[in-house]
Amino acid sequence: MPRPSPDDIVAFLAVMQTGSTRAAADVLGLSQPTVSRRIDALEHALGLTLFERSPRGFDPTSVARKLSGEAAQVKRALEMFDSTATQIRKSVTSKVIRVTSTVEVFERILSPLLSRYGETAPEVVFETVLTNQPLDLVAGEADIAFRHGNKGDEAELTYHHLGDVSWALYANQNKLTDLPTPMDPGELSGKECVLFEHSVGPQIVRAWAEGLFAQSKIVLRCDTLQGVLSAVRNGVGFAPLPCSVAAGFPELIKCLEPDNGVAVPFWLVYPTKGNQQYLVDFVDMAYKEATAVMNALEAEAGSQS
Amino acid sequence: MPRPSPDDIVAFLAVMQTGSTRAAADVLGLSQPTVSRRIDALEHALGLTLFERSPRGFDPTSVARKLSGEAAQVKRALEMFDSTATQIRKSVTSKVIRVTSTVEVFERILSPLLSRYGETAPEVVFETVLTNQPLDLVAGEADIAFRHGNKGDEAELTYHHLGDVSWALYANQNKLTDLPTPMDPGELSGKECVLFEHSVGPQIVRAWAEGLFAQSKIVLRCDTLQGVLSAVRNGVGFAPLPCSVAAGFPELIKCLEPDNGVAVPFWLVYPTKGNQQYLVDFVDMAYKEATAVMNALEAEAGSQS
DNA sequence: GGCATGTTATTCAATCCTGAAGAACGTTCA
DNA sequence: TGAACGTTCTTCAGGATTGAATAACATGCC
Repeated sequence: MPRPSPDDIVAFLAVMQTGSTRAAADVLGLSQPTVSRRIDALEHALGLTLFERSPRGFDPTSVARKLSGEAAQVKRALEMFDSTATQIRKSVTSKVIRVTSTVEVFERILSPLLSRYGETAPEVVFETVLTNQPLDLVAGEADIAFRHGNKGDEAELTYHHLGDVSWALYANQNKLTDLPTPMDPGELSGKECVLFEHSVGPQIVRAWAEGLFAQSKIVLRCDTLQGVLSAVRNGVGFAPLPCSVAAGFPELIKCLEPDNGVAVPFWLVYPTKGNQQYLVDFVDMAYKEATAVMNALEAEAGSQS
Repeated sequence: MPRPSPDDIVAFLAVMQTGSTRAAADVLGLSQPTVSRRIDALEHALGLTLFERSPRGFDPTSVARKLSGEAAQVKRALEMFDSTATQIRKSVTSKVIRVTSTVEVFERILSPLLSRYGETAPEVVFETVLTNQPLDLVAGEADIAFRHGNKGDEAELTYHHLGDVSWALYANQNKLTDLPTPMDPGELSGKECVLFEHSVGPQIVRAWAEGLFAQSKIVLRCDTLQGVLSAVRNGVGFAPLPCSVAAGFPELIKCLEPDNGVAVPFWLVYPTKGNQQYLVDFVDMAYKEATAVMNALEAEAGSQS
């Protein structure tokens, strides 16, 4: 199974948008036979039929329509690369700290830190990359990461343990009636549930949820944790949430806990060496602050159960 | 200025992670000279020096480190494409509505809708793509979009006007003292400010903010609106926010409004034809609900100024 | 110093890919 | 029906890209 080439994917997208290999060729600055061959190669590589050939052009199949979103992401990522490259070409560099975390961590931990740190080191500019996916710190994608899950074993990275995040199954007790707590996993059969898409949430939680929801009715697949939270609060169905997050909303009730409790470790991660002093200072401050916040949050969440 | 080829970028990332063209070649399944040539091509295309060549390997420059994040996004997008392709290869299809909006819109408008719609059409599964970037509905990246900004003129898309979103400059009045309201734009000189990164927020708002902050001190560049909100609430500095969002937080005070007021139109968008009945039903319901919510939100925000 | 080991840079023939031209095909319109 | 049009597919020569082999170079170890 050969892997699809990136060029094939941008060709795919162009054909998708123009409707014919001829028009796509003009857009891409290639010849029509080349584009046609690219599509052939992609279909062969994927083992899927993407277009119905006709003398009127290439008609996208439903498979192609489903893939077009991902293809567009590829194109966007390529444009983003270009864009920041030109941005670099005419920019002066200063002291920048690029920090990555989830949105939730930024709201609860990082955001209060920034203004305080700014007072001690006013010349530093922060950049955020708020995503659920782990970035490669060794490659310099970010300077500091707040990361959920198991500790990696890279020698180049230093991990500081900030605490553990426990997850459980929640629902809105006002909108969904007859909620026995704790409920039996079997009772979830046929119930409305919300699942994660892609890499939202730690792997262990996703696995737990998928097992739990095997007989349930998936109403919504959500690509951000905020989306899941919002849906559960509005009574869309059941979904796993971090206890510390759910504790902030009294209408949410803990229905079910993982057998032995799922406590996902939470880390502050940064490259072991080669760091500027201002970064070391920030790591120091962030570590102290974050552990304090984590203790408070987990204590609060624990007292509710 | 020739554009960098996608293959060059994945080669760049591999060299970045392995530290040499030789090792990268093994990872990529290519030969060492090829990888070396790819890097040359990329550097030439970008007009930037990415590596210091030495007999110990390729040493990334600071420019390369800044670009590695974007390069990784490209690789992730490619993997995502692969992943959903294999997922499609062994999946059954059902009635799916893929909806895209910002996180804020999902929380306020969409999320309450889902549970209600689920009662009338229980067989439908929803999927969310919660992003700030506009997806291509014609290409099928999503079925329905909530979109901020100017109406497009594509014949294939139907736009329903849901209302207008007004933006203004906000700050935390408890943490930042001496806030004259309304303040003079000149008073922003040297003050701490928060900017958007990439395509967060409508273009017109970004342009307004960048002009306003020309003399200010940029403390933070944020890649999500939630991040900006969270930072402003914690007193990091000034930033533009939608009035309807800021109205929910009493500690935020409106410091400055755009000259003639920036009211960004807000649309419900969907492909004009070829839609299933269950989608038409949902669009209908969503339109009614959304206009009602929008009216309420803007009225509330307006009464506060 | 001398040698082994790792790297990048160079060379050149074989290969793959590209694009121009034209064939084949279905659609549309008179 | 027949001709014009737009599309995809086929062919083939020219050109670009690739990789094996090799040179050139720095480093570390004995």
